[in-house]
Amino acid sequence: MNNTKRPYHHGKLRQALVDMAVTVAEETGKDIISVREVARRLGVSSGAPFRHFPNRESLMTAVAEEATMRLRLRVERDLLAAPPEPLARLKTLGRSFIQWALHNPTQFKLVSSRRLFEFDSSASLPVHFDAVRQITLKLVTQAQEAGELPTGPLPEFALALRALAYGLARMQVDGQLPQWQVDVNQAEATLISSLNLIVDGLRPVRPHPK
Amino acid sequence: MNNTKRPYHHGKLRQALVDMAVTVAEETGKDIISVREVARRLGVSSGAPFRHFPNRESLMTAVAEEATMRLRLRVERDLLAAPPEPLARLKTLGRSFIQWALHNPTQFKLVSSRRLFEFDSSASLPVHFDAVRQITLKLVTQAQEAGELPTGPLPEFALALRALAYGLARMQVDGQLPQWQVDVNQAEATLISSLNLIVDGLRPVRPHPK
DNA sequence: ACCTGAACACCGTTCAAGT
DNA sequence: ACCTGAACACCGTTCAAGT
Repeated sequence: MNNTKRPYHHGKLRQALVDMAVTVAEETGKDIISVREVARRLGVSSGAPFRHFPNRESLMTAVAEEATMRLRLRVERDLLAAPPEPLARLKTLGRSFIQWALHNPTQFKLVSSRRLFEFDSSASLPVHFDAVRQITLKLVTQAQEAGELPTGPLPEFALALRALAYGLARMQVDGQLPQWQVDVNQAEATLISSLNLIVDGLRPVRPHPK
Repeated sequence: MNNTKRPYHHGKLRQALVDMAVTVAEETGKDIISVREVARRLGVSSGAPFRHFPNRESLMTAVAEEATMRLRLRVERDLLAAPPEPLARLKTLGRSFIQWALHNPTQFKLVSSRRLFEFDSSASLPVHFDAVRQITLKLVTQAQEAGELPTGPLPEFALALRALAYGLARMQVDGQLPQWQVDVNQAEATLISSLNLIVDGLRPVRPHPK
């Protein structure tokens, strides 16, 4: 409850801008936020944000960096509690990805569509993105070696499984699921069971030894 | 070559607006177009478009309607030339979907993200969308009955396969494939082989009779 | 019937001036 | 060092006036 008059210097404006941008985005459901509105809500002038970010794109880059890092942390944390079998871990990965997307829909749209920032301009974005990708590659390889998945070229297989999780999550955040007759209250469960249906349907030509 | 002075009445402004909106969108790669720029390019005043569309959203709805219809026609046309086996037809469907997306990336982003129009406000959008969905449902059912796919609840299975094609296409149009080490010149082939890898890896528990 | 163009309330961004 | 606030060049949208 700070009801003293706002000081001339905000003090932590940079981080406050990033946080408020996330708040506004998730509130409105639009990944394209107005810099002026963010400034207004923080009680600073319309020019203040440009002391910390050269333009809106660079503010959105900062938002995307934090969001991508949180997704990575979520995935890594969930894997700590996952069973040891590679295929089960792969399903955990997919579930974490989908759950994060559904609980942070606007941030998910922002980071995945990449419309509002330059992915390669960031030092951390590619790092966090690749961390999740490397986990995917490793688990697919292990599942193939364990005979839990068909053989097949690693990059394409991992890409396809990621695309499956990505596509399911995006259909929800894009609002397509009602047209697929998915009950809006069971979207998350339906998406995860759809994912598992595919992963469990993938079988090596020779059943792996029990 | 009409170099006479532009008449006061454009004559076919409505359709010209829709066509120019598509042109501007695919040229700039941004699905959010400026109504003023569309008007400018057509040599009409900034207010003219609002004689034909109450707002930008309704112009984008018209663009999305045409794009969705073209996708539907593309899919239906390709299936006419496809082999009779349900699974082969399902792969054809996925290939058509991906190819259309990659050749019309901005229209694909527009219709799939649904950010710029109200899907349910259109009479034709749901019709064309559902036509493609019904084809998917039919082919999955037939493939399951033919023993070419594992059994499993129809809606989730069809949803997952659509999500797979959607996710692959979107990863490309969102610019994510470079991070998956996909050669930009072979993106289409890589996506289609990724799709087929999954579809061919799906096997019923008991191999279907030859 | 259809289009013009000024007007309004917004943006993102710049920059001299303030603290 | 950091913030203000007027200014500029844009938007989407409205509407009286023109053809």
